[in-house]
Amino acid sequence: MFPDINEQMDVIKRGVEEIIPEEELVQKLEKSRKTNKPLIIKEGFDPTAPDLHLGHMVSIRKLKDFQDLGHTVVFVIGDFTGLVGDPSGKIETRKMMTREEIAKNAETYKDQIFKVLDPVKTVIRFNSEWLGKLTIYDFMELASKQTIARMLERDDFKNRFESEINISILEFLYPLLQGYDSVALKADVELGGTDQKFNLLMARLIQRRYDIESQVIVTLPLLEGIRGGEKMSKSLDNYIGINEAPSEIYGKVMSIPDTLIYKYFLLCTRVSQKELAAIERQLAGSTVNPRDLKRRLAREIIQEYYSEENAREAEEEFDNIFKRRQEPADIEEVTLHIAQPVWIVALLSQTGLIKTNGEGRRLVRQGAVSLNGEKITDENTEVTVQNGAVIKIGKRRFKKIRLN
RNA sequence: GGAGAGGUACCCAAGCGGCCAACGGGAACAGACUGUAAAUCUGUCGGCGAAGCCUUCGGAGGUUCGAAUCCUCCCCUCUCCA
Repeated sequence: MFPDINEQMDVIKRGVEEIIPEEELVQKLEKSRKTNKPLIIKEGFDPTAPDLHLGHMVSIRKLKDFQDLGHTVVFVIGDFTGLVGDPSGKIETRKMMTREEIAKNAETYKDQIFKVLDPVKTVIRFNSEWLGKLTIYDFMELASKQTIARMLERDDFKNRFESEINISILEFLYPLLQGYDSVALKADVELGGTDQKFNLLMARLIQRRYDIESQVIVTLPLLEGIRGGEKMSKSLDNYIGINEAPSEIYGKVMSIPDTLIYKYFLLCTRVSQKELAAIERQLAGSTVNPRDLKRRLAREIIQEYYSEENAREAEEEFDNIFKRRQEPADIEEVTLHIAQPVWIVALLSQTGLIKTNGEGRRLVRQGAVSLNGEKITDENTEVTVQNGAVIKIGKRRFKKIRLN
């Protein structure tokens, strides 16, 4: 029923950071194979960020690996924590979410994760199911299972403590609650980013305190955002959302620094180990133009969430705009009613391409603006536009003007 | 409750009476170049049809010809003590 252990381990280990402890995972796999019972693979998500990006998908794709091996994937939506509201923001306390909001976010989650996971086989659970039932007494019992000293071992608590950023009591309790999720589900394996390592280990410990077989921790590398450096996140606006248009994904992938090419192949695509090795060689030996590897990377990633055809189209559009410097196929139109001739900066402002006139003047001065392919460099230019005129800022911001 | 250190633009961070629309770095945007929205270099980076003027340095008052800078009160964060 289940594949051979070594075979399973090969699949599982691809692209993971750590497996703690590895022998225990092997034992669990052996037991599962012998008894023909799937392992319970858990990962939890906050219901607060409904737009998933490639960074989230790294672990979701790993869940898929487990699923394909025949194990049971349990996707936990942390609606309980969402109801309470996470106070980790410095000044603004994140507002509490209503049940409706959470339910809505949960739906959008499903749409997105099912682009990767099998909707029939995936179990979705909300942690309010069990956390909501805990009494104060239960909760105190849970709290008694861990010490403050132990909590302060956690790196980011320690760092925040040292760099004088406050930590709320609630945040301290989070790992316990998360740990309780694993107790409730009797999870065999929990996945998460390396930043979750502490929480995952805490859960392992708490299971033991509740006399439940402890889970194995599988951590996955954090994916850097498209500028490199920091991890991909919505707040840094360096992410590639999986619901974004293929052409958008293509462009963003093409913009990642060369140094991230391998990592993106490893964590965001299905290319085989053999191919990965080849890619690594090519990058090291500079036998191949990194651009071409990125082109392939972009296509591979789009194929994960769309189709091969979409990938081809996106590539073509990209080539049109950047290699041949042509206009994209679909330019957003704006309908204006303006008195002609019109001051160029006012025109830009009308199209919504700029926020302030100062910005417009600057762009014109810098030679970034063109109307129907004709560059305008004098910020005081008055222009006459005809219906269907195309105004362009920089290389990639276009608007088509409809007069009325 | 007491004692200290802080709160500056999207983020980090200088400035501590006029030369401050505020050094520097990051991000962003643009230009050049190219191999792409990579890398590198250059420029811009509060608002105003641009002349000068207007609004900014946690909040509210005050001192002064003049305040991000000095004083008072308040709010918030951090550290140590009780």
